[in-house]
Order: sequence, then C-alpha cells, then structure tokens
Amino acid sequence: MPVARPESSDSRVIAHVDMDCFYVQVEQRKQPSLRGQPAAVVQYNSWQGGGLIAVSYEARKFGVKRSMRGDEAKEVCPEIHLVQVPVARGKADLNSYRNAGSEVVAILSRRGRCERASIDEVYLDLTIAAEAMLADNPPECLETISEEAVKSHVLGLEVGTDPRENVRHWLTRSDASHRDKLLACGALIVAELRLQVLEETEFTCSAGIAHNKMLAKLASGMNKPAQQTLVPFSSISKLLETLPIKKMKQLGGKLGTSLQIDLGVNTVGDLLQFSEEKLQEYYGINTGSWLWNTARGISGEEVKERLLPNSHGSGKTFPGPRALKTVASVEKWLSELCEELSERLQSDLEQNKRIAHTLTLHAQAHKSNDADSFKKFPSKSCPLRYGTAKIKEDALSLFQAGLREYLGQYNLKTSGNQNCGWGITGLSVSASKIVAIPSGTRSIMNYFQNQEETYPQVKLSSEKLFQDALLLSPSENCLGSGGHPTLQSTEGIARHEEDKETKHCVEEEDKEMCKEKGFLLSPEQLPDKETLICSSPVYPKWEKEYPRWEKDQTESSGVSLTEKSRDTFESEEGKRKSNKEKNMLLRLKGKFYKVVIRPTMLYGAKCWPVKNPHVQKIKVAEMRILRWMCGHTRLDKIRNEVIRDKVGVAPVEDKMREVRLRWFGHVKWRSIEAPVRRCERLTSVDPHSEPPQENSLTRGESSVDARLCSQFKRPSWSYDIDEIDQDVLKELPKQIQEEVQAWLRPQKRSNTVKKDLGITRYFLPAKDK
DNA sequence: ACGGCTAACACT
DNA sequence: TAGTGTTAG
Repeated sequence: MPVARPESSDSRVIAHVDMDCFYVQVEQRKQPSLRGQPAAVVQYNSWQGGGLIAVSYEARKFGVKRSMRGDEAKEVCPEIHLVQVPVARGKADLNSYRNAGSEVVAILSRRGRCERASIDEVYLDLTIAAEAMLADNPPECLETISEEAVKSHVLGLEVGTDPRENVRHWLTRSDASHRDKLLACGALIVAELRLQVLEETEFTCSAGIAHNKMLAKLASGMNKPAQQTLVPFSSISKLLETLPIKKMKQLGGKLGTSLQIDLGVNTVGDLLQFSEEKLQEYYGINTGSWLWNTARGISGEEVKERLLPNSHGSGKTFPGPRALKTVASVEKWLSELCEELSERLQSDLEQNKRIAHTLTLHAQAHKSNDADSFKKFPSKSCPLRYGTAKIKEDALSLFQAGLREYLGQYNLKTSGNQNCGWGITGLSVSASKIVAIPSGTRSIMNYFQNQEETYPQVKLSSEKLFQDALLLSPSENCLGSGGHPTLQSTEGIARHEEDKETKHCVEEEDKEMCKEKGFLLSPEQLPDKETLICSSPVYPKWEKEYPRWEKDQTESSGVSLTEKSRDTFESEEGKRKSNKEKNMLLRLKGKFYKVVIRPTMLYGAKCWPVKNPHVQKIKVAEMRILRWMCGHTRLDKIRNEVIRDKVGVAPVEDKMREVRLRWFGHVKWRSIEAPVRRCERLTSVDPHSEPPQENSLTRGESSVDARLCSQFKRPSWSYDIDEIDQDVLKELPKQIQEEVQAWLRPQKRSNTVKKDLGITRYFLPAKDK
C-alpha cells in the first residue's frame, strides 16, 4: 500500500531516468547488426517461442508487445530478430543486464543523490546541483544551450512551429519563477548526463524532470525513446486532470481498480472531489492521504541514496506439468539457484564489500488431491551463511520446513521422496539484509570468502563447530580432538566491532570458552545442561513493548532454575548493556529458562557458552525438541525462531502477558490477562484435562471462559494433530518421545477437528486446572 | 496450465 | 520480526 509522506516545502529538482528497451539495447551493443532493426529479447522457453521481455521501438511499430510469445511476434512482424536471454544453470541469467545497469548508474550518479529503482531506472535528486548552477551560471547567461536540452519537451508549453527555439526560450527566461528556473537547470543537467551515458555506454535513455518523484516518473514515459520531458509546476493540474487513474504509479493494480469500480474515479482529476477524510475512510489513513496528495501532484517521497540493490534473488518457475514432484528434483533445482545466488553474493562482497544476513526461500506449490489446495506454500528464512554448500544446505532445510508445514496433515509418510499429490511450481532463494562492511577490514572479507572452501570438514569455522557440537548428542558426536581451530575469524570480526563494550565481552567470552573447553566439546563435556548465550538481532518491538522482565517472573517452578534476582543482575551488568540486551523467559514443558539475547554481532550469528550464573540453562535434549519443532537443523535458526516465536513468553506488565506459541509451524498468539505469579506455579501439562470449549478462534480475537471470566481472558490455540511428523518424533530421545506421545494421545481420538492441545493449560493459573 | 524473473515496500 | 501481499518493469 502506498503511504503518504509530507512534501518538503522546498522546491526540489527530481529526475527519473529510464533506459529505453534496455535489454534490447544491451543485446544490440553486443551485436551491433541488430541496431535499428525490429528486435526483441525472449526468455527461453520452448513453449510457443518463449516470452518477450523487451521489444525494440522498431518492432513496436509493428505492434509487437512485451509479454507476447515469440511465435506471436513473428506473426505480426516476420522479420523481427529474437534474441535469447543468456541461460546459465538451466535458467535465465540476467547478469549481463544487471552489469549494464550498473554502468549506467555509475554515470547517472555523478550529479546528485541517485536511487537505483530497478535494473534500468534511476531517480536523481538534482536540487543541489541545480541550485548551484542557478547561482553560478544560470541558463539565462548561457549563450548556447545544449542540443539535447533544447529537444526537451516542456509540458504545457505552446511550441508552435519552432519547438527548439521556444524550449530554448523557456529554459533561459530571466523572468521565470525560481522553481521553473531550477527545473530548467535540472533539464540541462539531465541532458548532459544522458549524453554522457550515450557516449560512455552507447545506451539511450529517456527522462522526466519535475519537482517530485511521482511526476518525474510520469514524465519520463511521455516521450520515448531518447527524449526528456519537463513538468513545470504550472502544468501539473492540467496534466493530472485527464490522466487515467491507472497510469499513476501504484494505481495500476487492485487499488486503481477499486478506485474505478468503487468510487467511479477514472482520471486522477476525478479524485479531487473526495475529501482526505473520505479517502481515508475507504482506504485507511495512510493510503487515503496518499491518494489525496496524489490527486494534487503532491509527493514527498525522498530520493534515497542507493546505487546497489538491497537484495539478491534467484528463482525459476515450473509451470503446470513441469512442476517438481520429488524432493530430489527440488534439491537439484535449489542447488542451481543457490549457486547463482552464492555467486552473486560473492561478487557483491568483492566489489561492494557487503554482506547479506538473511536467506529466504519462496516456493509456489499446488496440491492435487486436497480440498484446501489453495493453501500457500510458506516462505521461510534463516541467517545466511556464506559458502555455496552452506547456502544449499540451508535452503533445502528451509524448503523442507516449508513443505512440512504446507503438507500439514498429509505429512505422515514423506520420509522418502514420496509425493502425496504436491507439486512445486515455483522456487526462489533470495538474500537480504545486506550491509556494508566497515572499510579496511581485510579479515572480514577473508572470513566470508573462506566459507567457501572450508565446507564441510577441513577447516570448520568456529561457529559451525560449536553449533555442531551442541546439536549432536553424545553418541552422535564424532568430532575428533584434532587441532584447535583458530579463532581468527572471530577476532577479526570483533576487532572491528564499533561497540567497545561488546567487543570486550565477545573476546573475553570467546577466550574463556576456548580455554575452558579446549574449544571442541568432547562427548563427555557435552553436559546434560548447557549454558548458552545467544546473540540475535535486536527486536525493536519487543524492546518497546516489553522493556523489562520483572524480577518475580524469573522465579519458576523450582525446576532447575536458580535465578539471581533482577536487582543483582542489573547492578552487575545492567548498566553496561542495559538498553541493548534483552532478557526473556523461555518456557518449555513447564519449566522456565531465562535466555539473554544480545544485540546482533556485526557479522554473522554466533553462540558461545558463558559462565554468568544468572543466565539460565537450556538442556540439550530440549534444544532438540525445539529443533524438531522448528524443522530446522541449525541452532541459530532455532534461537531466532523459537525464542521469539515458538515458546517465548513475553515480558509483561503486572497483569498482562502476551504469549506466542508456534506449534508445528503455526503461530498462535494471544494476550491474556492473568496474575503473573499464579501462572508461574504451573509446572506441567495435564494432557487429560478436558479440552477447552473454544477452538475456532482466529488471531486477534479473544475468548472469555465463563468460569474464569472475572479474572482472565483465556487464550486459545488450535493445532492440528496431523501436522506432526511422526518420523521426526522417532528421532527424539526415548523419554521425550513418550512425553510428547502423552500430549498427543488424547487428541488421536478425534483428529478431524482442530483441537486445543493440553498445552493451553500451560499458561493458565494452576489453581484453575 | 503459463508470462518469467526480479525487486521494493507496507503491513502485521 | 519473519512472513505475506501488492506493485512494477
């Protein structure tokens, strides 16, 4: 949804530069014989000649359109040259276009703030450059105005028989308003930039120059190719008056359709009849204001300083019959996609010194034999580890977690590649949260670049080693006592950490850990209870809404928890980390665990053991349950997901607490009112308690149990017993298996309806059980 | 059973 | 937040 931003009172000079049929131009530069020819770029697809993704202006004259099939294009324009998009790893490879786009950005960013809006478009904020020009060397003093500039189109200007002379006059008027003069300067600058682009890259582009992004964007498309269009302030209302509403950026989709159908608005001008309040009534505060402003040509959106993309993705569709039906084929394609992604991440690292922090997997799927086959395949993400093999591994885990969730009850026997009627019609992996490494950090570069070769055995990173050690049960732990891995990477990272305190802390603890454990945890050293500190990205919302644990909440059932008082805790450490460190309780199977979540380390997730006595313990076995619940094999993933979403109990004020429980992939949450102290007395689940009455609540609703009405708002989760993967269950230690079975048993009798798990009881006061 | 592949952003 | 949905080219 678009969102309104106030427009600064200053008169800005904004340009939108749009490459003309960019992919075609790239191919024409590669193959100059294509110049001036009807041509199009097709994405290879044997079906009906592939799909057109760019069409030259010569071909457009024949009526060839983007989104036509190759065969269709041949029909309307037999002599069209169809160029295929390069293919790598069995999929379209857009890298040559990305790189060409970068060439252009490098030039266009010379005169002011530059935002790369897509592979072939940028926004420029030329205000400062234009003001400087106006002050030093205004157009009116110039004896010659560039040829390119006088070819500009000035909206609302009567050009008569000598357009160039009229435009020249308009640009150089000494009696023009300040804002028109600024635009004139902008036009000169843009003309110059476009000329430079042409000379240095051989690409032509079109541009719009206006006082804001919206109008600049509108204008850049008005005269193509290779021309520029100016929007003087005085022309705005006329321009918008008759402009079809759908032409407006952001209104080409459902919102625009709704305006047409529901409000009878067909042109932007028609919108003027509606008061801001009315629009807000229909479309919400933000969108309403945005619409109101848009109708008046007002848009305060800033040009962001961004030359590089904020995310990288690689995806492919597998339409209809080509849908992937086995995990093996998914793995194969994921592997291809991950290779491309990893390659792009490596070049981003080398060229731009940037590191991505999150890996996300998206998929589309269909289910043939299922009533709710419209269910969407969930996207999943996890911290991104560098190295192709690791990315592949993680992507596959994410897929499998998603698949489990997607299949839900049909999941009972999917151990092999056996298909239960599902098909994957689209797959993509992407990397986001990309941040620049501070300058002068060779060691960090090394760290990430080395991830590539270290997999899987030779030189495991410290992080990986430790995680593996934790995740393996003693019997599985076959890590030898081979040489101590150096902590080179960790130190390299810590050295550049901005926060000296944190740095100190990290190094100290890492050192201590190494000293004490000899770094590698031998099977004997893997204790029943392991103390952990987890680093995790700061979660601002938690911070805001739940600033503190209350002391009395940290005392639990008396099971394995020895908590220092909050006061002690604060006096020791509170000052140092006060506002950055989050504490929360992890409650699992009736026991509380206090976990300290630290602000994220700068680079990559880490886990390390600590001595701090007030940091409580997570039993390895229970970590394994969590791992199972998450469908993830990685500790850091568990940490991020579980602690926040799975079994986290949010800090509360006196009477309120929010509980989030994600159970087998389904997030359920409720705010409940309950005296905190009484909640804490709960120590175990009673699986045989009678099921709660209300099962069908959806998120956001709340329910009041008549019995408890006066005191509590009662939470309700529903969960589907069939979502549980029985195979995974078997992986668990015997004792835990039995416990879990005990939870499940009462449900088995009626597994058609979603039922509350006994776990609901968990969060109710003991007294009322 | 088709338009394929990317990317940004708002909302929750 | 992580995850979803909308929009665009």
